[in-house]
Amino acid sequence: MTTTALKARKEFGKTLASDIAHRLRNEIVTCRLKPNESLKFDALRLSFGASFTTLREALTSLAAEGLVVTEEQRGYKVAPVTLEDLADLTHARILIEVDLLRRSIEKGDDDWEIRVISSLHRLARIEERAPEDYANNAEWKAAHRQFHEALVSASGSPTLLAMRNALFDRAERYRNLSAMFRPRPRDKAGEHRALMQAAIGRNADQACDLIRSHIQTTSDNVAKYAADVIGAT
Amino acid sequence: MTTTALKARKEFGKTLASDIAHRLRNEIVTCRLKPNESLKFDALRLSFGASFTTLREALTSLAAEGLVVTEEQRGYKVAPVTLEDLADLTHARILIEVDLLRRSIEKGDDDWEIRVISSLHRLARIEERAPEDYANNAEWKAAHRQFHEALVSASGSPTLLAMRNALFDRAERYRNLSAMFRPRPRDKAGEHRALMQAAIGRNADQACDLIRSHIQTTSDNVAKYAADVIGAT
DNA sequence: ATGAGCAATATTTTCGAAAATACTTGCTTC
DNA sequence: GAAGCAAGTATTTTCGAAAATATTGCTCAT
Repeated sequence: MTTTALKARKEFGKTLASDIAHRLRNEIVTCRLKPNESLKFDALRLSFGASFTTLREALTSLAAEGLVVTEEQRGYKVAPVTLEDLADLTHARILIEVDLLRRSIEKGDDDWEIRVISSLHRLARIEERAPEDYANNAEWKAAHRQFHEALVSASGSPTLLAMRNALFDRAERYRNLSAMFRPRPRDKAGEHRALMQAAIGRNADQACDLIRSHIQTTSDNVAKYAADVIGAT
Repeated sequence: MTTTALKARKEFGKTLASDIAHRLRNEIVTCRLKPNESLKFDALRLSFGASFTTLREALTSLAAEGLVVTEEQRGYKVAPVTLEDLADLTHARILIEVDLLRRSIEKGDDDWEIRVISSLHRLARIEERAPEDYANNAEWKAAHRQFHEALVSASGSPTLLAMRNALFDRAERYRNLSAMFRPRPRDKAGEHRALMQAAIGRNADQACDLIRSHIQTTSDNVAKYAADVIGAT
């Protein structure tokens, strides 16, 4: 990243602070900002071109999401990655995602079915086009996120959905971390298709089992391939 | 609240912003700041004696907890109360709290048992001393919170515990709201005792049933007594 | 050498002014 | 009289300087 100060301009959110939070979140999830790295205001001000207080506001939201931690009076740092945290996170994700999926399958209407089918279709197309390294592909990541989001989108639980989204980001950071050290990504296309079919077929128990093992297996793989770089404690 | 500007000084947290967040949270949960009330910076600055940016940081955390909502460029307001929100909240609380309780019962050690027993004891003492209106008593509320916190304190899931705490605050606001209109509080002493006994007796299924219906019944009562003041949409 | 105390430096935290944006009021036109 | 516009006011959002706090590096006594 260049060291010349930039004059930040909004691209995404309506306020600069939310925009910065969005960009910072991305830097952290993709591990361009490394776990445990300390987030000094002078440096951030240079990279993001915003003032102390605006950055502070952005960091406050990220701390609430769990991507950043703060020791009061001693600044902020990127949240550490540990096997304990990964296990904690995985447990929480399964609990919440299974509940959301079950209720989505119960309540989902035609539009929901269409969202599920079309987001899977898009995902499959991207995988066809770049069968080698799609897991490092930002487009694939966005489509992957959208497919999983579509599955739970009819649950009608804003509170749990917001929590799910924060957890998804935290998990994606671990996925990206393990992708750096993994010889070749597991093929998830079959799992995604089965998940879609169970959901659309309103086979709730089966779909919940699938999502549970989908999340758990991903987590296990991360633990396996990234164990070296992930702090044990 | 007096209209003379105060020079804020820290009482609680290490930074002023976290201190203000703490005080604001309390004002909102106790409904001294009413649902939907718009939170103007000039007014807040007067009451809390902090500057724009410090207040903004505090509001950002409260927004993440769901006690405050923001429409970008149009400021902050106290989160509305609705029957939908109450139902959403209750569902999320049951899902998370049941999971935490079950795992607490599985893992809890001697210290956990002591925390559960002693916090219930304190609660019972307070109820004895003020059998009439203990539900409006700040001391009782703190003890009540601590008892429920003790129950789940051995679960070892920081992520879900943090979520649980935020949900507890949101729920307490609804409880306080209904307490204003309710002739007489339901007697929860028996439920609390049964909960303690099931937990200490390591009877996980029974304890989970009890906590589930404890939360659900409380929510139903709130809906019943506060329906008038709670927006239907 | 080692650690305590203190000065110098680095960093975070807080402030109030200035810029940007939204809202209101009163006027004009149809 | 209603709709649209414009100027003025209210409010939020952003900034960089100043205050508070933490960290580092040095001196000196043991």
